[in-house]
Amino acid sequence: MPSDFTKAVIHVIKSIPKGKVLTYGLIAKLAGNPRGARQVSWILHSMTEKYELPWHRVINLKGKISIKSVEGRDYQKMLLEKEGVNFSTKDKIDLNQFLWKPKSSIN
DNA sequence: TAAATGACAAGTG
DNA sequence: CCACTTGCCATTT
Repeated sequence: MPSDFTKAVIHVIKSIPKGKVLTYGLIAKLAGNPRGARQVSWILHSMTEKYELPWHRVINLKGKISIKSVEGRDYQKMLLEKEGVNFSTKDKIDLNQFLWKPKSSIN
């Protein structure tokens, strides 16, 4: 059974607008658990196939794709570029430009 | 119940 | 900027 935190994370991810990205830590914070960045990762692993989440809009704080498999990184990069998210050198995203900052978030 | 796991984050050198 | 270490915590075994 998914915990409240899990459901909150799913809700946050589903609300990410196209062309924007969110970091694991920020998602966790918006979901009510500032320390739950790592939990976001397993949620993607287990829920991505069941719910149609925009998992590709989730990246790490460095602005890079955290997936380990080369195929996965390549696939996510492709999806993001198709949505208008440009990668600078070294497969990094300019967070100052593409990081989604919902106004409703209360820090 | 304890130990291991992980698509992370922040600190250090 | 890059590599390594430590802290975190829900889920799994």
